[in-house]
Amino acid sequence: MATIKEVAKLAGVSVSTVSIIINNKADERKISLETQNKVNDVIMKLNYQPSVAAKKLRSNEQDSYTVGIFWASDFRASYLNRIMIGIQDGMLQTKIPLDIVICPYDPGKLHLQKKLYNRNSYNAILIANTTEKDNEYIHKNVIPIPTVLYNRKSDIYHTVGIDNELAGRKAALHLISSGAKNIAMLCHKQKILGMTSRSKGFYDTCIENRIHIDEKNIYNIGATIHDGAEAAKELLKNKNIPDAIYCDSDSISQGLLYTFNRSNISVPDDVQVISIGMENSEYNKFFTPSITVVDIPLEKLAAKCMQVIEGVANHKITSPTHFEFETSLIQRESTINKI
Amino acid sequence: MATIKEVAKLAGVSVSTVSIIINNKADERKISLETQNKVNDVIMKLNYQPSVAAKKLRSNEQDSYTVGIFWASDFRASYLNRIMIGIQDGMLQTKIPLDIVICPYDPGKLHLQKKLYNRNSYNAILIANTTEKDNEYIHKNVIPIPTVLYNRKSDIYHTVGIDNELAGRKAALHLISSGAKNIAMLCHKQKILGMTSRSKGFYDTCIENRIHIDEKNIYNIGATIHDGAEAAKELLKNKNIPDAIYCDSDSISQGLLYTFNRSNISVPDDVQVISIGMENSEYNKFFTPSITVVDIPLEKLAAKCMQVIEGVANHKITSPTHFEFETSLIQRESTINKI
DNA sequence: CTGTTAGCGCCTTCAC
DNA sequence: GTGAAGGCGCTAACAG
Repeated sequence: MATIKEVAKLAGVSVSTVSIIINNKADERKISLETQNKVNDVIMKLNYQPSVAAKKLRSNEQDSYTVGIFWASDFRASYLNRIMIGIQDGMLQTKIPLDIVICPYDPGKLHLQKKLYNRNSYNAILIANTTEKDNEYIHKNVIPIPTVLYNRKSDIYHTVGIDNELAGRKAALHLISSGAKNIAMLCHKQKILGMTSRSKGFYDTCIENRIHIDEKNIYNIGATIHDGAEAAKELLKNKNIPDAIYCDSDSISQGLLYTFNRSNISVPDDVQVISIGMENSEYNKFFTPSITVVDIPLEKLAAKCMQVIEGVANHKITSPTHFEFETSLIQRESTINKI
Repeated sequence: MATIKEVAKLAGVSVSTVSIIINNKADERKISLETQNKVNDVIMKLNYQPSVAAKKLRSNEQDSYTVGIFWASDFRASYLNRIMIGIQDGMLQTKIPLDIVICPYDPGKLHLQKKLYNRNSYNAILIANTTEKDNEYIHKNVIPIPTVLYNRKSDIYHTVGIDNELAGRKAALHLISSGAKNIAMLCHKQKILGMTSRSKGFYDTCIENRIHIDEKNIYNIGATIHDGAEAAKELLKNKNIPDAIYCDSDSISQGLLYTFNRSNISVPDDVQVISIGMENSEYNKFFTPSITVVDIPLEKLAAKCMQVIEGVANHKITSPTHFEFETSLIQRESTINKI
């Protein structure tokens, strides 16, 4: 990237003249039009961009605390609202001025993000939605900047999350108490850490309660609404309608209902549906029928992440801290309350 | 904010010693434990934070182009996914390394964002979802950094948007062609520029086609699902069920359907429902019934914004440019196709 | 009208 | 083991 010096040299003027022109003070400082044009031409030619870093340094403005948010750029993007809302809440409670830099990354390819390892870019880092592979990588190659992991376990980084396995358990217990015997699971085919723990919790709880889940009743599918709708068609085609279905994420359950609603399958009378609630719970509440979920308080998690980051900034938090939030079962129309 | 110099002074050592310790090279450089502790104590006490700007400047790493995204932090947060997805697409096509800094602001209070006017923070700015007041402000007080407005009109800034009035017109024409005579409008009570243009387009088109919309059939409400559901209750209570309803945003229509579904009002047989589609269109598609929308291609808009910003960065775009995308009517179950 | 210079905070090299 | 000095890109004060 060209610097102001190079521009000055090529234009045959001094750096200060260039600086004046760049900052629209040419008229004020009565720089001749000729000089202005000359300089502007060189700026174009060299594709000069002022360095924000240098400007910041030069200005005496308080340096803000810069937080990089590494967020997996696949389907889970739809959770970004809830996360951002939480981050914002967290920010408001913070006295330090924060710059939030969004860094999308391909799931499974976190290792390509070099800025995690160079100390020049961020004061602190928040990483969301790592895959197993990503998680392994950052534990082998330790990030030298204070880092908070979102809904993951770690010995070396701060973490903020929920008890994923327990969330799965809660879903299972609800279905079992409402009389389900023949249960299917719609899980995500990608190995996302939180999700596999939840499925495990669900599965184990069923087994413990002598509800057998046949392997052919465990579907590994994508996580969009569309995938959910297609999965339902598959179920219908196989004439294999269980009496209850667990969905690893709410988009799946929403798609499921779409297909069921149009195939005269009645929920919850023919099939009960329960889901993990990641989306804004409003959607699940206003669906027809409304969907029973184990709700994950994403906003609270995100807000807590920001608080942890603030604690780190203040040097109030030094060694890795771990917060776990409670999930809550919200019973709605898609399951039967037998109690 | 304390600097490395102050730390050094208070600890009674030189700046380089402090620098070494900060960067975890104390062992390598054999700094005595005593000195380390002394320095670390001072760091704690002063709450020292290294300046990212200074680090960036010192490192020879390429300075990235910093874009500030000013995004209104109210309900429209839920569009952030779609926008971010578009931004990401736009970024991928860009060769310049981009830092995307998220700057939430309170709608109507854009003037509090001082960083818009200090040239030290961003190379370019994207502003989304201004209110009328915000828009006035930034046109009276011109931002001295290349700025793109999202879905707004301007003579002095770049803009990327849709023809909002035409979008409203399209919705009206569809309802009229499907035989609607008695139409209600559910509009947003806040004066959001894009929304009022759309409502105007809708209203004018109805009038032109001799469909009178009574004032009492125009509801100004909030824009959440919940607000939509409540509005529907209001309609029912007033025994004033029109034969078609226009919703200014899709959350409203989703809430509407929730209430109708539970009150034995059949859509589209009793009432047709059409909406402007801002949310991920998946939701509208998978609702019961699925919702007819005039779809706004948010992702495309956002991607184009990033392209404009790139053009500005390259000096390929100099004077204000304006892009307008087409909206498209997507007919679904909530309206009747009479053609 | 334009050029010279000092210094923002930090890190690296070199010297002691 | 530690300190002094230079320079990253930029702007403002001052000098001509």
